[in-house]
Amino acid sequence: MVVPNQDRDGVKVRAGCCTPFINEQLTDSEATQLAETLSLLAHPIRLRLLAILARHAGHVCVCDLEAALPVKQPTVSHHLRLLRDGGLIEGERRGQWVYYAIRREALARVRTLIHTFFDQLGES
Amino acid sequence: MVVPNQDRDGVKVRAGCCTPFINEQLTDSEATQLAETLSLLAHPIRLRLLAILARHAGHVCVCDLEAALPVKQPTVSHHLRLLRDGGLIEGERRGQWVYYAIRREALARVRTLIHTFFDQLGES
DNA sequence: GTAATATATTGACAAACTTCAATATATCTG
DNA sequence: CAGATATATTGAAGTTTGTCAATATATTAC
Repeated sequence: MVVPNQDRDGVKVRAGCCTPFINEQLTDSEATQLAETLSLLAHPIRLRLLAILARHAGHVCVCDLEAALPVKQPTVSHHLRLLRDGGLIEGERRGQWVYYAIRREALARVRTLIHTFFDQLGES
Repeated sequence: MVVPNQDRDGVKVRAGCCTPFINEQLTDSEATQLAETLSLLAHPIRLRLLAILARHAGHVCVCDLEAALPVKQPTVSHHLRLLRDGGLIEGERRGQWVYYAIRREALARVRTLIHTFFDQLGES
């Protein structure tokens, strides 16, 4: 791969190290979108919220989530909001309580997105 | 699911909203480890680095990575270091240049980790 | 040795994230 | 209505992250 330096059109051309062209298969916007999705997942409290909501297929109230996690109520609400804004869960008020549930279609889309990324990595 | 308040052993028991017990299937340390792994992936530049390195199965020098990405050289080095510290890539100096390569076994482990998490979510 | 090139590290700065006390809002009960 | 409970929001403080100019280190060429 190492070749001597040379001029082209009177301009010194960097040479020696290199793969001449890098055609990316992952565009800027694709990378940004995937990174945002991964960032939404990349917090232990949010992962545990998803795990709890997925297990309790029905709906779980915030007070139970708070009881199951080592953070205070405003922090639970904060992470629930991020997950809701990201479309991964939905919340519904019933009387005093707000019940959250996982959105399995959205989760499936995320899974596919990540799966596809790894598949692209695989085909070297 | 809604039941009236009641005393148990003389202590007022919260009642009404709730799933009485939440047995988590995702422990604190599991969630933390998965979150750390996802955080390592959760940046567009790092995703693109992985994509480039995966495609160019051999080794790619930093100068090419820098040329392919919209950040300066120290920033590329910074992200390469994170990926290397996380075990996802490896670097090797050859003369002036340092060539990086993807570590496919490590990538496969990450993939399995994430896959397993989604599987656990699935079995409601 | 000096000069040039490639990469890594340092340090500074800004932006984003996390947490929580305090407070606001909504609902129920009486 | 007032009082109690559940959840959301605000605002402040600390922490982490991302970027890059400047600098350091390593290698090559002369």
